[in-house]
Amino acid sequence: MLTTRQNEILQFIRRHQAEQGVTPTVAEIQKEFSFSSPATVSDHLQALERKGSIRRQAGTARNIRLADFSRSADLINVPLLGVIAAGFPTATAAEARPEESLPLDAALFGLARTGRAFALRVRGDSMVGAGIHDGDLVILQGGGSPVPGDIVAALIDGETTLKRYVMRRGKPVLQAENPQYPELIPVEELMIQGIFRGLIRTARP
Amino acid sequence: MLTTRQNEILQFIRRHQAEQGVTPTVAEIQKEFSFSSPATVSDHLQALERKGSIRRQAGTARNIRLADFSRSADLINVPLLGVIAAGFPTATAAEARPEESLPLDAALFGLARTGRAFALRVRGDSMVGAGIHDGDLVILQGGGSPVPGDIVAALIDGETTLKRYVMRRGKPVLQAENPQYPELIPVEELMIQGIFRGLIRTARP
DNA sequence: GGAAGGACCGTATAAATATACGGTATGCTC
DNA sequence: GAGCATACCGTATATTTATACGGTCCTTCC
Repeated sequence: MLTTRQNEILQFIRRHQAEQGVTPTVAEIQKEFSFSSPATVSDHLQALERKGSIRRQAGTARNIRLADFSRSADLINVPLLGVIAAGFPTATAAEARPEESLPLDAALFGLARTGRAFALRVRGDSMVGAGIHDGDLVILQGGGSPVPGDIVAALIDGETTLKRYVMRRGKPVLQAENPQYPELIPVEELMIQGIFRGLIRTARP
Repeated sequence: MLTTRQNEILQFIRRHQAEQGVTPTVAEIQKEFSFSSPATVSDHLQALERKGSIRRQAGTARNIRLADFSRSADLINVPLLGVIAAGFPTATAAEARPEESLPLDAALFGLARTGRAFALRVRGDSMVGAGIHDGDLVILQGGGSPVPGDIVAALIDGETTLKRYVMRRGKPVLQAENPQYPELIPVEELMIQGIFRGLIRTARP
C-alpha cells in the first residue's frame, strides 16, 4: 500500500512522536532525509494523507497527526504517592509528594478522567485474603463514596490503612482479610481517601 | 508547588498531548482559557518551565515538552491472547488471536522491547498461594529460559497451564500453589510459553 | 510600606512553518 | 508512446507562532 519511501517517512514520524512527544515539522523531516527542498516532504505528506496514514490540519505548524494515535488516548498518568499500610495503621502514608507516576489505561481500571486517581505501594499482609500482597501497587480512585464491600484507603485518627469497608449493624467498619489481624476496626471518625480500583504486581528479579 | 492556574494549564497541556498527540501552541492555550493576550500564556509557560514541569526549545513552533514525557515513551502494546488455566491444564489457551492489547510500561514490568510479551486472563485458582486469582491478567515474557522458582505458562501434552517452575531431584516439575490441587505435575515434555513478569487486577463493579 | 510573585492585558515582531507553483527524471502499464 | 504515479528540486510567500516590552491589579510576606 505504502511505497518504501513513504513508509520510511511514516516510521520517522512515529519514532519522532514516541521520542519527542510531538510529530516532526516539514523541515525536520527534510533534514532527516537530506532533501534539498521542503516541497519534497510536502509531496510525501500529501501521499500519506491520501492513503490515510496521517491527517493534517490546514494552516498550523507541526500539524501532522498519526491516524492510529487514538489507541493510546485513554492513558492517564497516575501519581504514585507513597506507601500504605495493610496491617496496622501508620502515619507514613498518602503524602502529596509524587515520586513517580504510572501510565495506566483509564478504561481498564475504570478510572474517571476527571477524578483524582492515585497509586500506593502496599506494606504489610493484612489483605492477603483479598489477594493483596506486600509490595503490590494498588490503584485507587479518590473522591467518591464507597459501596459496602469495597476495599478502601481510609484515614482513621490521622493514620492511613487499606481495609475492606463493610457495614455492621448499620455502622461502617474496616475489616482486615487476614486471621492474624483484628477482624474489625471500630471506626469513630472515618475519612475515605480512595476506593480500590485494581492492582499491579511485578515479579521481583 | 504549582499554583492553581499553573496546574490548570499543565493539565490542559497533558490532556492535549494525550488526545491530539502533540502539545498545544500558545494560541491554543490562550483560546482554551479565553485569555486576551498571548503574553499571559507566555508568562505561565515561563513559570512552568522554571518549576521544571515543562521544557521548551527556543525558536520553534509548538515547542512545549512535558518534563515527564519520557516515562510514557517506554510503553509497549501487549496483546491479550486469551485465557490460561490455573488449575488443570486445558486446551483453550494461548491462541494467536489478539482480542485486545494493553498499553504497559515496559520498564515497570521488566519487559524486553524486543521479545514477545503477552497477557493472559487467568481461569481457576490453583495459584492462589502465589496471590494469583481467578480473573487476573498475567503479563508474560515469551522466549526465554525460566529460573527455578519462576511462575511460567507451560505447554504440556498440548495443553497450557500456569504453574511454578521448580526443580526436584534435578528434574523440572510444575507446582501448583493451592492445597486442593496435586502439588507436582510430572513433566515428560515441557515447553515454556512465557515467564511471569507481573499481573494486573481490576476491581469488578 | 516596600518587595516579590502571580495573574493578567495590548502591541509588536523576528523567526518558524506549511504549502503553492513550476520544474526534471524515472518506471510502469495499457 | 501517452498517461500516470513516484520522487525529487528551487523559489516564493502567506500564516502561524513564540516571545519581548511595558503596562495594571492583586495578594502575601517581611
